[in-house]
Amino acid sequence: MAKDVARPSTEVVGQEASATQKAYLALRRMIVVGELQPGEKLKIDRLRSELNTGASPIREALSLLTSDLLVERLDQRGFRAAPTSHENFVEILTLRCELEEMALRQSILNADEAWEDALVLAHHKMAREGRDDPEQFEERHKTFHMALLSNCASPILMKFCSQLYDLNIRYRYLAGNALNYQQRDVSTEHAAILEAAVDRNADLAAERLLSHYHQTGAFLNGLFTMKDPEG
Amino acid sequence: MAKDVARPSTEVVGQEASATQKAYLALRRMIVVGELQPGEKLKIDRLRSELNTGASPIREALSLLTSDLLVERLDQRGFRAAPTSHENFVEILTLRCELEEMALRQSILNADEAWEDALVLAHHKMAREGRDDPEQFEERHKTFHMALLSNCASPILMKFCSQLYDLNIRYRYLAGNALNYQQRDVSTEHAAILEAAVDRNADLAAERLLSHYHQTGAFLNGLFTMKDPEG
DNA sequence: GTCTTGGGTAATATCGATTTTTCGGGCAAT
DNA sequence: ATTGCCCGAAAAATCGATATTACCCAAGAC
Repeated sequence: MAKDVARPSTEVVGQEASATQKAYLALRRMIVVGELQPGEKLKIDRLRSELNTGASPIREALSLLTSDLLVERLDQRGFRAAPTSHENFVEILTLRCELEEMALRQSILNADEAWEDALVLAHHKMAREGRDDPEQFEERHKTFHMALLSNCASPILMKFCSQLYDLNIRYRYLAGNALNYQQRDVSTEHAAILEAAVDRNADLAAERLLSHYHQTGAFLNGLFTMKDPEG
Repeated sequence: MAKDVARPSTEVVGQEASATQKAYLALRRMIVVGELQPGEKLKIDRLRSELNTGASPIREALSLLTSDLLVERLDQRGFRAAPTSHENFVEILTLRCELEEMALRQSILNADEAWEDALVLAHHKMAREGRDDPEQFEERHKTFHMALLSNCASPILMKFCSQLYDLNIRYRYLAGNALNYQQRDVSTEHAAILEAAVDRNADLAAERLLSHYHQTGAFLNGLFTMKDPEG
């Protein structure tokens, strides 16, 4: 599924994924990391030449990103990167907490060995391979958090959580990137969440997960309001 | 100015909608009411001639419907209407209850006169104009339910609820259409929900809303398992 | 008789070009 | 001097066509 992450390079290998898929992944990455800034007009022609592809794949990729709330469609006037705002940030954080708590509790309720194993594995990979490459860490980090929820037996809820995760990560990049984020001792928090989850203690796991998000949220919130571009 | 974002929706269909917009609305309706059956292959050419438009608008509309979970994209084999299943139905019902309760409580917490007025109006329109035209009733019914949630100050949550609403309505059409549904005395239930909402009694309103959904759900569930097409 | 292989058919993904719409500057009228 | 209108340029939406890909059926081999 997430085997070959699209690189920003101009290299085009047409045999693996469809042009639309490649454009989708590339554009999503560019928006999430801030290469395409909030509110920026997304001109088809420019993106077309930048990604070395046709107009149709770009259009289709932008349509798909619309549903991820990363791109907005202006009727008859093309597309633009979704704008950001303080309210939007708070909304995402709040929703994320509520939906993930729901999913986590359900996951733990359905707990079985396979899930437990996958969880431990995801945590291990994040802790180990993440030290060197920050980009790898981001990937593993999302995998770990999704693994926590993956046993909730609700694909739709998972989709919502995944979307909100990406939206949130975008704010993290925008606030100033993941460097200062990693200064906080998130490893300890992750380990604590994992522990509670494998112990099948739903209350404790939920409490720790929410605390994790609230701390990250408060941290970013501070940065955001400090350099609020809206005034 | 910066607010006129045109996302395809059930709302106002401008006289000069784009071909994509028209195709999106038409296809969505066809899937929701079952003209296009679950799992059915959606051939571009056929739809193109059926809707009198080009291939590009169809493709783009199908892409948008993918994010509404009404259409699935098969890797390089085109599109098909999302399949249905008992699990999927239960999942939608469960999620809907949880998210709508969340939104309703927040809505009531933020209650003000404007919201109250809009709510009463929506209920009145549903009760009055809905008697004659079943299709009108569906429209008003959704408007009323969304009005209940609309004050939650969370556009994303609203979007989720709206999506789940459409997915649920699809099952209602598939189970055999809205006729037998209206036999139950839903008017009374709606009135009761409205009453609790305008009284700003969150607990009571939530209880009544969920009861409303659970009854409808159980009703459809019975029909569904009885004539389960999957066997 | 069943499995494999090869060709034919149909549908999709993509591209290039055309048409329609929008945006911005400049000119005229008040 | 300001406001409203018009025209040129640019961008987006759509259309028609092509090449690639997957699917299906038949023929031959084991």
